Order: sequence, then C-alpha cells, then structure tokens
Amino acid sequence: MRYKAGLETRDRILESTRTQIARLGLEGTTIKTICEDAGVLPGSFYNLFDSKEQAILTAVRAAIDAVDPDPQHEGKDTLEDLVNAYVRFVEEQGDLARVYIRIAVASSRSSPELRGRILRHHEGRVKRFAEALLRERPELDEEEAHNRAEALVSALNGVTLHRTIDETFDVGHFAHLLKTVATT
Amino acid sequence: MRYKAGLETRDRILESTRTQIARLGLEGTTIKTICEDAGVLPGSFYNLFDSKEQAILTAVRAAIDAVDPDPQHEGKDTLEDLVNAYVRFVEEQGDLARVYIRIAVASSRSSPELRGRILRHHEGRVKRFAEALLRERPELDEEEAHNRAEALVSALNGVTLHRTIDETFDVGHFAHLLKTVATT
DNA sequence: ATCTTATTTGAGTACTCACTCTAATTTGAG
DNA sequence: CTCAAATTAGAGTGAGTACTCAAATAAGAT
Repeated sequence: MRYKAGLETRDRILESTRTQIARLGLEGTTIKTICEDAGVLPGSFYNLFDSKEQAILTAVRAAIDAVDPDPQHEGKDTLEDLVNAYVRFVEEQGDLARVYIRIAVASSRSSPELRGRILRHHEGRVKRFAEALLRERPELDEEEAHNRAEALVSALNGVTLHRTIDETFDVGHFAHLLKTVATT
Repeated sequence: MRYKAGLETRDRILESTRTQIARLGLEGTTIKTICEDAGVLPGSFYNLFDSKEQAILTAVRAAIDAVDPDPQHEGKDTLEDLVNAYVRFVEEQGDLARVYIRIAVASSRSSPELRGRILRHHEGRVKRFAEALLRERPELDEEEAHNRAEALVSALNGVTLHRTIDETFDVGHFAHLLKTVATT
C-alpha cells in the first residue's frame, strides 16, 4: 500500500464497510457485498486487509472517532449544546448512530477491542456532559454531576436505540425532555 | 407433535434457542448449536419447526411475553413499582433483557413480525407507565404524561443497553435517577 | 526506458450454514 | 397386542462464507 491507487481502493473499501454495517449489521456485512459495492475483487481486498474483522475494526474505529465531539472546544459548550449536537448527529448521521448501537450490542461477542473503544468513548462523552453540567449547576458535587451525566447519556442512547426500531421517533423532542434529569 | 416426547423436545429446543440468542445474538444462533445444546438432531428439529426463523420467532415471542408485567394488576401499581419491576427483570433475567435489546436492534433487518411485536410491547409498557404517572400526578394532561412515560421507558432501555456492554453498570441506581424525568 | 514492487485479477479451497430425506424406532389409542 | 402415526437418527445437499494464490497488469523510482 504505497501507491496512490492502493490508498484510494482502501478508502472505498472502508466506506463500503461502514455503509454495510449500518444497513445490515456486523454479521450481515460480507466480503462479497463489500467488494461489489467498492468495485473491487476479493484478491484486492485481501491485499489491503488481513481479514474481514480487521477491515470492520478499522471502519468502526473511524466511525466512532467521527462521533466524538469536536475536541477543539475547551469547556465552552453548555449541556444544551451537547444535547443538540447529539440529536443532530443521530438525525443527520443515522447510519453512524446505528453502527454505534449495533457495535455496542454485538460487542460482548465480538472483539474486546471494540468493546473497550465503545466504553472509552462513552466515558469521554459522560465526562464532557458532566463538565457542562457543573458549569451550569456549580453547587452540585462532582460525583453527583457525573452520575447525572451518565444517566443522561445512557438515556439518550436509549432514545437512539428506539429510533432504530421506529424511524418516526422524535429524537430531538425526547432528548430535550430527558435533559431535565440532569438539570433538576 | 401429539406425543409427550415431542412436546418435551420442543421445550428443550425453545429454551436452547432463547439462551443462544441472549448469548450470541440472532445471527450467532445456529441450528447446529441449538441442536447440540438441546440434545437433538437436525431431523428432530425440523420435525417440530418449519425453519430456524420460526423457532426463533416462537422463542422470542415467549420471551417478550414473559417480559410483560403481570396483566392481573388493574391500575394499582405506582411508577416506583414499575421501575422496580423493570430493574428486577433486567437484573434477574439478564438473558431475556439481552434478547429484547438484540431483537430490537436487529429487527430492522429481520422480520417485520418481530419488529411489530417489539413496538407493540413497547407501547403497552409506555401506556402502563403513563397511567401510573397520571395517578401520581393527576394535574398532568394525558399527552404530557404519555410523553414523559415514553421518555422514561426509552431511557430505561438505554440503561439496559449500556448494561449489556458494562456488566458492572448499576441499573437500579440509574433507573431511579431517570424516574425523576417523569415525576418532576 | 527499465525494472522492482504494488496492485488487480478471478478461479479455486475449505468450511459452515440452513435444511432434506429415508429408514429405524418409539408412542399410545383401539 | 397391534399398528398407524409421531418421533428420532444421521448422512447428505446446495448455497454461501471467508479467504488464497499464481499470474497479469500498472505504477513510479532510477
């Protein structure tokens, strides 16, 4: 993988992989369909990736990183901002949100690598929410804030989960309703 | 399936199916492992079920029905009761809870039958929560109560979802924290 | 232009899956 | 006890899976 062609092929494969995971889940994603979608033959796939698992892992890592809130921010956003960002992400990047949920559920069986990554990402998000909450409600002690943030983030994931079953589910509405858990 | 032996075999198969779905997910569950676990050969399996899908559907239907709160109750339980029942279910019947979440996530791809069943069950639960909430807070209008109930149930599912990733996650603690969404 | 190395080709392999079929065995109603 | 029907045994089928490999081609450093 030192020529331009290889890198481009690699990108196409990863994009196809991500799309398929969102649509079909981890197990429904096959080398055949990935290759067809990416316009590549199995030989090329295995020239660039060691295994299906490695490709999926790579694609999912990228997807999870993409979910991460902008790390530029330095403790400036409010809880409202964070909830809005969450809702926007779920509504605009439904595929990625679905990948996230799917991985979370499947991760007990699949690689501990992914499981760890999901957990770390979750923790990061909770921390971010907790900090925003503390700025808004400085009288709370840190543990209480962290607790509430954890409850809120889990609850938001529950809303996203339900959205995967019911497309018409109003994520924004319920997300903001749940926000009150933290602030009251 | 008219002799006793057939019924017993059927029960063993359904129990194995349910266990495997909880452990391995829908796609990870195979005829081979179901049969091994149930002490049965493929011929017997297909004497009793038309297909893998039918067996899974049957097992899951039973599991979801088992999740349903006691239908005897007639509007007597409080929101606290319902949250407690939810928590007890997740903690004592972790396998079933996991089946529920797995089916919910996979259902977009798998049968609409399951999807519908999950949605109906969800609606029933929301209704139950909304009624309890109205008894507690009669000043709320019905729509508002239903909204809050829906938010709470989704949030609780989010907690359960997280529990499938992190076994140490304290479902009870966060469930009760989230209860405040509805009551305040 | 040359020539090493990356990339692509695409048929092929070994394996697992859901599912079938025939023959043997067991069940229990009459 | 009899015997038709239910149940079980277990090898086998065809489709689909992840993955391989030797040969052809394309890329780009020199």
